[in-house]
Amino acid sequence: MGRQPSSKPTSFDIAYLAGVSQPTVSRALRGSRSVSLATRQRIEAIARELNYSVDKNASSLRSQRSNTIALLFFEDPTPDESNINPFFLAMLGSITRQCGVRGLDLLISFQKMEYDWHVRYQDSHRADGLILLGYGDYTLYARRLTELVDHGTHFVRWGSAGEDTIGPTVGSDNVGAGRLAGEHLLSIGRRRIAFLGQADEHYPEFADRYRGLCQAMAAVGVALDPALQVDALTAEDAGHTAARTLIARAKPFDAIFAASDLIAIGAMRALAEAGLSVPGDVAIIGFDDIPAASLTTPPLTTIMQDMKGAGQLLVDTLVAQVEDRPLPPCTLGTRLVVRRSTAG
Amino acid sequence: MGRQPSSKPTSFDIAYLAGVSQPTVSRALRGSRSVSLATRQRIEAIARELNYSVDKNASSLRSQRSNTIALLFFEDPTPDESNINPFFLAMLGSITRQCGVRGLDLLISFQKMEYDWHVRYQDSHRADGLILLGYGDYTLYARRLTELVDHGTHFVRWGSAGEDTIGPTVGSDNVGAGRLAGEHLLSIGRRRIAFLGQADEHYPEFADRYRGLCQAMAAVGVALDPALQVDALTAEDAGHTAARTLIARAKPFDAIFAASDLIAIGAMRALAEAGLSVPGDVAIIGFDDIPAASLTTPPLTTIMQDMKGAGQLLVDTLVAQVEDRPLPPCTLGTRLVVRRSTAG
DNA sequence: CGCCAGCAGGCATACGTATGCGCATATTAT
DNA sequence: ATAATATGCGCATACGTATGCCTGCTGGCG
Repeated sequence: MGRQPSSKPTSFDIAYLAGVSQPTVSRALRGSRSVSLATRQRIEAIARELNYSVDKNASSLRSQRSNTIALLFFEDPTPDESNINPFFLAMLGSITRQCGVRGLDLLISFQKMEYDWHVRYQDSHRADGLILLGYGDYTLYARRLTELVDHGTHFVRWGSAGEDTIGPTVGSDNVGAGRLAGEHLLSIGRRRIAFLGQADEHYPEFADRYRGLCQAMAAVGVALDPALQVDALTAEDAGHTAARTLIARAKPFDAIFAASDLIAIGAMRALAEAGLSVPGDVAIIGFDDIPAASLTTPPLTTIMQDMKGAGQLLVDTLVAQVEDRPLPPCTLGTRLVVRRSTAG
Repeated sequence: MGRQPSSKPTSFDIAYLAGVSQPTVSRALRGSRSVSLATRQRIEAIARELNYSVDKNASSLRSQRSNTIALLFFEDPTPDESNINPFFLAMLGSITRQCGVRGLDLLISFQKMEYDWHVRYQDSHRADGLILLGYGDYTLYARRLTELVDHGTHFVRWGSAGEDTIGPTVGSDNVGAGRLAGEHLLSIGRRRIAFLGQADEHYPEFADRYRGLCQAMAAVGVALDPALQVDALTAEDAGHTAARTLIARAKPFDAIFAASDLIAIGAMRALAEAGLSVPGDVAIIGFDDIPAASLTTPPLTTIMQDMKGAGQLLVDTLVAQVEDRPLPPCTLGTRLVVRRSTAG
């Protein structure tokens, strides 16, 4: 009925109509116990009728809390922003979900690791905290993390949750997952197992997966030949190159554990080019269970991480930290998904 | 010199140190012409040294501009938030990129179509405008869009950019793309072309692709058999089901144009199960060029949309609208990507 | 020598909400 | 009946920035 759409209603408007003061409106809408039920309901009704909604900026300014978190992706090797790591995208789904559950807004941004995240997001009060997602050289990364900690920035990162990590970290049990992969390959009779992926301490997640593989092999008295490990960052091309290198070394192998599905997919391409059959000549197992894993020929056996749990844990851990009651670090389980690339 | 890290510096602190007033600091940092170069540089130096950053909430509150846009995904059929449409994810990359270029923050959220977007994002001043992304029944969608327009909400949507669309719309030239697909199939000698995807007006994008296909066929004097069109929403299962239906109809066909890659992938599975070879018995072409398209067996020919242009155009159009200088509607070109699923 | 223009910056205030504190009124204990 | 407690709400103010308006000063020009 001809309300002016020109200016949004404020809490003062509600207050006037309800015959109370503005602070009372604020309290009522936030559910304060010091407003009587009758008054609150009256205020809520009026607010609903006027289509009132709290001004986020004013609210955040006054309360010094934005109820927003920033999700920062960064990738070291890929300057091509169109090709986002599919694994992180699965994470995105899980994180948005949990933010929805907790009524948080989610800012997202793709960043170079060099950028000053904290300034842009936390100091400016855009967000209450940061979720950091990305692989990358850990030594460089670690410097940044230390800066963040020193700066008092609230953040959680996804990564290898070892003892010595910098800042709160949530991650899968990569060692256990590596063991899982190794045991599976051993169980189908493979003994000469190759590992494609960085195995040095600059990339702790991959290194942990490698360590798990070694453990599994050691448990049955098989040693892993260092010549069967080839570095590869997480990209299809890297996997392709690494597999070619592996083949060129002419050391016999009958299985590959790839540190990520993308690496595995690239490796399968190289194997096909070399005339090697999967799983006949070489069984192969990946990591992440990205959507494409079930589409390869043959479909790729892989390790699935607990995506749903990951988003939940990341968000919960961050919120806990913002509220100054830090949560103990926590590790997520993984699951083996058997497909035809390791059949028989 | 023992600054208190306990409280963030404000523009007043800067002002004091620079021997000017707070408003001058504000003007200087925003690059106002009415501050002398010398003063500005002095202020900038101090700000940098104190690690000052403008409080986003205060700034937005005062200026009534958040420099933030909200990206809203919604999907009708999929309640499973882990399986996001890969096409939209490519869009996400492109949009974040353009936001970065323009210095905008990006809020993202997955929503049910029923939800009251405008209230949550624009009325509360969380964002200056909305980008809407998602397929879905257009009749339901249209009601929502009309509400948004009536409400004066700033938004752009990705969709079929026809004459009669509600609100600013950015989209690919779907009719042209459909023609492209049709011409390609015709050029390799196929005449009995099936279409998998909704062809009715509830799903304008798919309908346009279908229309383009019809045009291409008509141009060479071939009629499309309505029995060769099967409804399918954009999901792999839907494609699988649709292809089975198609096969069950026992009408001969030698090519399939799938309205999306996901549909195409599902259809290929059904073809394989039915013992039909690709491209021997049936050539198949998809739409979107999602990453998985190059991994299928055989790799999938498809139509690539101009992702980079899409993000750019969406963001620019939205910003223009927020600044009250609406841009004319615009359509993006598409490109055929030939792979083996339509070889020979 | 006086007048006007233009530059640089200060003053006051607005943006809309949240919250510490104080003050009535209603309720219970003594 | 009075003092002590609780309940419900108003007052004042703070959060930190941006901007309209006004002022003082410098310089050029007639």
